[in-house]
Amino acid sequence: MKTIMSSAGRRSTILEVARLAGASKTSVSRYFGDERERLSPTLQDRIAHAASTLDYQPNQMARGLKGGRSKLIGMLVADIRNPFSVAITHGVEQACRQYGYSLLVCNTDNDSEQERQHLDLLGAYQVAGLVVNATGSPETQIQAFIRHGTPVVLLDREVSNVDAEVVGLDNQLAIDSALDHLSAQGYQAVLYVSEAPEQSSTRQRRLACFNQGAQQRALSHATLLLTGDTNTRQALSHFLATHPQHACAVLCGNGNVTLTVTRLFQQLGLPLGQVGLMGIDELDWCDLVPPGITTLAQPTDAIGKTALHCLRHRITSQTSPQPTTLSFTPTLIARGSTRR
Amino acid sequence: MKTIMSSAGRRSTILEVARLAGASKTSVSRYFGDERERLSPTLQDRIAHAASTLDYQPNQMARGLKGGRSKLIGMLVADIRNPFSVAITHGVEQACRQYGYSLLVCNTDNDSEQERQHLDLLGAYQVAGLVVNATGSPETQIQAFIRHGTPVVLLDREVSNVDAEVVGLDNQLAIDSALDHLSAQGYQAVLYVSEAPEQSSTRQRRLACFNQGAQQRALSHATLLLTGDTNTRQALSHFLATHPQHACAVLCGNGNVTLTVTRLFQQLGLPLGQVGLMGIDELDWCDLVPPGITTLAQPTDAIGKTALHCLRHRITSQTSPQPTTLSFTPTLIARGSTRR
DNA sequence: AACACAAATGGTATCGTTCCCATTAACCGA
DNA sequence: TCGGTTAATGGGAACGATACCATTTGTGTT
Repeated sequence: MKTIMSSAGRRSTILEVARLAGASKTSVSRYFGDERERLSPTLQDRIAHAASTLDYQPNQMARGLKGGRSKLIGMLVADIRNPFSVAITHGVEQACRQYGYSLLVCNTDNDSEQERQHLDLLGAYQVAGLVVNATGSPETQIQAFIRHGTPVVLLDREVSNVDAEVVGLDNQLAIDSALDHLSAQGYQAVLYVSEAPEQSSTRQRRLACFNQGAQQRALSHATLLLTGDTNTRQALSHFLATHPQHACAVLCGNGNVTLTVTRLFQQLGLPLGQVGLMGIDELDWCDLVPPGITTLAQPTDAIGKTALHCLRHRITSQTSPQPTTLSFTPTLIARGSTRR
Repeated sequence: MKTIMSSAGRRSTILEVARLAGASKTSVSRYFGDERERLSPTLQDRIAHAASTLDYQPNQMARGLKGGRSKLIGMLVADIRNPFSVAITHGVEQACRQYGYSLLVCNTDNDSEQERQHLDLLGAYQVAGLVVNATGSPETQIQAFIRHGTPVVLLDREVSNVDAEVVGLDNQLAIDSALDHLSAQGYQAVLYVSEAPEQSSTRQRRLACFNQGAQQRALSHATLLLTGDTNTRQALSHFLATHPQHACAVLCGNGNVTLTVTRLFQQLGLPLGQVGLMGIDELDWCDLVPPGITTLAQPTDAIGKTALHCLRHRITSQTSPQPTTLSFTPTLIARGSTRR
């Protein structure tokens, strides 16, 4: 039996295909690269046939090594368990497949040390591009990528001193819409609840916009940071107690906050609607908690896809970033929690 | 024409480090491989110093090419937007980092064609191992991996004719616990709602166990498949109508189903608890919908980590799979939705 | 003193591609 | 008829690392 028992399982190489097709490696390489048209129809057929009998597939490692770039896109996610991040990741992933890239997903769990390590690794894999939802301020590492010619796109959060597009929500608009909605519904005192803003430019921005916007609208307002040790429940009660004459509402800075605050409302027995509740980020269950929680939905899929299209454009055109901010418009989903 | 800014970022190579350290590539390679102890302390220092000044990091592509295996783990996920999958992915990812692997996440969106494509690609990346939460029955492709010597672990769903460990919930136990709980709470008629079982061994198993278990316990029972076209609402009403003399409950086969059914309960104005509701998979919001939805929580993190430990063991020890099924025990979280 | 053997280090082929540079054949206008 | 171009193909040197097989030096044994 002279047959090359491939059952033992080495993957077949370009050379084997070439031999079987009676062609040279170069031609086979051309066939699988994007230069098929340079080959005569006859040769194309022979190669196609040989490749399929051998079940050949180009070795991406070799390609990556030779070309200096892989067909991998690295993605850094601050918190993969956040439904918002997941939705975006889904968009990015879809777009990747469309372009023939694969996604190396790195979750940092909001830990800058993990972020550092992951960035190192991504470098070692010669990723073609990087989508970063930053946790800390990995400035220098990201700059290294850019210097190295690897395009970077920032997701949701910007990183200081990094020259890259930022794709995300229009935070100013979001906060404005929220406040407009709340005051239109007759709420006069608003508490903004956010997670720790140090790590995230978006959180800072929203906080700032809130303070400014609330003031402009002459709303009584305050902010509350969700940290481990503060007694959040007490802080919430206190806010409500100190604004007895007003209709009060709570605005949540993201989905996690909405979850926490909703729990708090239930613990305190606060009647949703009478005390207003509104959140940024739409969640599966917002229509399930009676009378429904009003949210501002982000177009997550669009954000993810745009991030990748943007990256892809930079990869192919080799242009340097127009340090633009691509801002998306949130959609107001009004429900009972802001109906008095 | 300007000279190319050499600072504009070529990554430094092992050779450059070797030169700077006054050593040979081999020694540097040893240093970064796992043979540091074979080098004299002096040399180690010189290399460490040179490497850090040059900001050197071994090129994973080259490593992968030379060694025939990368430090990548491929993960196939049927539905990345399912919180259950995300939780497991998180576990897998953590374990990966612990072992120095990176995770190539491929979402198939429950589409076998995408699954096929992704598997092809993963092969091309010479992944060191594969974690598969299958969508269809990619038997042949997975067998190819195994033949190539790439260890595979199946997550949650088994694939026929594939010789690999299956890590997931003990479905028999889960269904039994659920039924025990429901009957202990006094429900006498149970409707089991599931998504289409064709694609998923788990769904089939749970369905079968349900039918058997309900019969053993002498419960009135029926099953309902969630497909696009059936009128689910009507089917649910019908079940309730045909069991007027009994206390009825609905058991949901997974998190998605729980979401759908909960919506249905609200649309129909069914009082949770009076009509029982229980779901497999714990979700963020189950305690938020009053009076709380009873669930069976899966130990997602443990499942993910175990899957990877298992894989890792197979990678390092080169042993063939003990076709075991590693089954985890669900935790009952009793809430108001099963209290009459 | 001679030899064996281990420890420390280096040289070089190799992994599977791509890409630059031949080479050949066919064709075309003057 | 002949340079000159173009189309179709092939040969071989990289890419950056690893691993086998030297080579050198130091140490212990007889």
